Amino acid sequence: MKLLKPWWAGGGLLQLTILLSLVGLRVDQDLCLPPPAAALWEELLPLCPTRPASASSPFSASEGWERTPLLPAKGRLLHEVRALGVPFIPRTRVDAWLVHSVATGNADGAHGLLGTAASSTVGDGGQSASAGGGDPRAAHSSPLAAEEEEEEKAAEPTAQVPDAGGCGSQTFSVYIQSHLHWSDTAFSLEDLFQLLSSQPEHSLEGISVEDIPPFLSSVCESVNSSAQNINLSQAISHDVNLHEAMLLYPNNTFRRDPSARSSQAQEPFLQLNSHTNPEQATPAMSLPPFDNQMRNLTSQDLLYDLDSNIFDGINLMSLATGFSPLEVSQLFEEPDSGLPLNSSYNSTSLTNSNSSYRIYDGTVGYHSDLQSLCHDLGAVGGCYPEPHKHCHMDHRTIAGFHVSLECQQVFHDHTYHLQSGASEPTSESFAWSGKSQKTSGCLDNPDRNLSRDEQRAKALHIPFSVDEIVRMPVDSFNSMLSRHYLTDLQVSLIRDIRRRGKNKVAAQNCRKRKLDIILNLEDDICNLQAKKEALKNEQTQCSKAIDIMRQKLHGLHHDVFNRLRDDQGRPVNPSQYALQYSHDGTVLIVPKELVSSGHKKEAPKGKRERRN
DNA sequence: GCGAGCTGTCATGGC
DNA sequence: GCGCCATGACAGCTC
Repeated sequence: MKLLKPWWAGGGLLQLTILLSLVGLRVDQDLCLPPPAAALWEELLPLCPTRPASASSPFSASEGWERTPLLPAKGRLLHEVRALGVPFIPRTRVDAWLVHSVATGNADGAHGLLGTAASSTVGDGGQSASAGGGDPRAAHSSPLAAEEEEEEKAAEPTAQVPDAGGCGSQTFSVYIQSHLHWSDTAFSLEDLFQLLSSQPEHSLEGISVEDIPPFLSSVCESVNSSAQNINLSQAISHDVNLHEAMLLYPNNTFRRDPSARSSQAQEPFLQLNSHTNPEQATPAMSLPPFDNQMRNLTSQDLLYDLDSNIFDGINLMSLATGFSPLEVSQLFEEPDSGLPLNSSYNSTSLTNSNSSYRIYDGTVGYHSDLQSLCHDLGAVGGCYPEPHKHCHMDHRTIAGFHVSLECQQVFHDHTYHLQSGASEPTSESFAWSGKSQKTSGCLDNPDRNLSRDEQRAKALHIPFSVDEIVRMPVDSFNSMLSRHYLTDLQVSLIRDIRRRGKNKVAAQNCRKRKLDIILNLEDDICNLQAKKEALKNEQTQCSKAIDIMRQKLHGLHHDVFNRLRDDQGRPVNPSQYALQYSHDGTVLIVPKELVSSGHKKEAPKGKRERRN
C-alpha cells in the first residue's frame, strides 16, 4: 500500500521532536499527536539529531488523539528566546511554547499545555476556534501586548475544547480547524506550511491511506473530479495551503498534471499562498502565469470544486464584507486580483506571520493582511509592492470593513499606482455623490495618480479595473456583471464608472473635434483671405487690362475716323457718326442718331423681355 | 487674488 | 426602452 505523508506531517513533527528533546520532554509522554502521524513516527525519529533516549511512539492506542490548545504568551516569549539566541523564532503557539520551554527550562508548563487528555478532547471546530483563538478581530486589532493578554486569557482552562463526538476523524478535522485556522493566537497556516517546507526532503514519505481521516477523505472525494493527480510534494514545495492540502485525494498518485491546472479549481490557491520556504521566495516562482481560463470559471464551477468547509468561511467572509462568496473565492483564484502572491517572506521573520493565510471564525482572511484580502477583492488600485514593505497588521475589522489605508500596498499588477496613506473608505466614501469633484476634498488622497473613479472602485473593491469597465463592450460588460456576485452598490458604481468613463472620453473627443473644427475654420479663414487677395490682384490686373484695351480702342477709333472720308472727301465727324461692328466682321459707319434711336428702341424691348 | 485654460462631470438630446 | 454618443454648461484645479 502506498504510504503518503499527510500535509501536516512533515518537518513540523521533526521540529517538534527536536525541540521537545531540547526541553527534556518525552514525546510519548508529553505530546499527543494525531493517529495518522503514528506511522511517521518511526521514520521521523532517526531524522532527529537529538533523539530523546526514550523516544517512542507518542500515540496512544486510542483512535482519537487529544491535546489541549497550546497557549503561551508568544510575544513575551519571543524576547526571551531571542535573548537566549535560540534560532527558532516562534510564531505560533507551538513555536512559542516550545521556545518558552527552551528559554525557561520549564517542561512542566508543557505538561500543562499538552495532553490533558479527557478534558481537552478536541471537538467542534468552530467552538474550538472560539475557545482557542478568541475573537479573531480582537486578535487582529490588538498589538503585541493585547495579543499576549489574549493568549494568556486563552491559556486558561476555559480554553478547553468540547468534544464533539470523539471520532478520530472528526477530532482530526477539528484539530485542523481549531488549531490551524483560527485567530491570530492559533496555529497559522503559514506555520503549518513552514513546518512542512522546513523538511521537504522528508515530506514525501507517507502514511497509509487508511490513516487519513474520513474528514479528509470526504473532502477529497468532493473534489475528486477536479483534483486528480496532485503531487503532494509539489504542493508542499509550492507552499500548499490548507485548502489544497485538504483537497488532496489520498488514492491518486499525487502527481499534478500541468496541463490540468486550468481545470482545477483549487489551482489558484497554490498561487496565492505565502511562501514559507525561503528558497522559493522568488516572486517569479511564486507567480505562475495567469490562467485566463480561471476567469472563465463560473461561480458554480468554483463552488462545486471547492470544499464547503472552506467556503463556510468564505461565505461568512462575504457576509462580513458584503461581497459574494465567489468574490471572496476569487481572491484565491486570480493572481491579478491582488493577493500577496509574492509574499515570500523570510520564514524566520516575525513579519512573516503577518502574511499567513488564515481562516477566522468563519471568515477567510490573511493573518495580517485582511486588508490585502479586502483590497485584493478588487483589481483596482493594485501595484507591485516593494519587497521589503510589509503591510502592518493594522486594526481592521471585517464586519466594520475598516480598511487601513496604510496597507494600500496591494500586490496587484495593474495600471494604477497606489501609495500608502490613502483615505480610509468609510461610509462617506461609499456614498460619494455624483459631483465627485465637489467631494474631492473628502478623498484627500495623496496619490494623485489614481483617478476618483479608481479610488471609488478601490474603496468598494470592484474586482475589475476602471479601464476594463469603461472599454469593455456592452455585451461583455453585462455578462461580466452577471457572472460576478456584486452588491447593488458595486453594480451602481461600476455602471457610473462606465458612464463617466465613456462620457469623459466623449468629452475629450468632443473637445478635440471642437478644437479641430476651430483649427479648420481658422485654416479656412486663411485660405479664404488668400483667395480674396488673389481675386483682388486678379481684379486689378483685369482692370488694368481693360484700361489698356479701352485706350487701344480709343486710339483705334480715333485713327479710323481720321482716315474716313465721306462722299465729298470731307473727314467724318466722330461726334456725328459711330463705328458699328457686325457679327460677320464688317464695320459700318452709322450716324449716332440711328444708333441712339436703335438703342432706345431696343432698350424698352430688352426691358420688356427681362420683365417677361 | 484674478483670469485663462484644462479637465471631469452632469444634463440633455439625437441616433 | 436602452445604450451610446455628442455637446453645452458648470465646477474644480492648475498655472
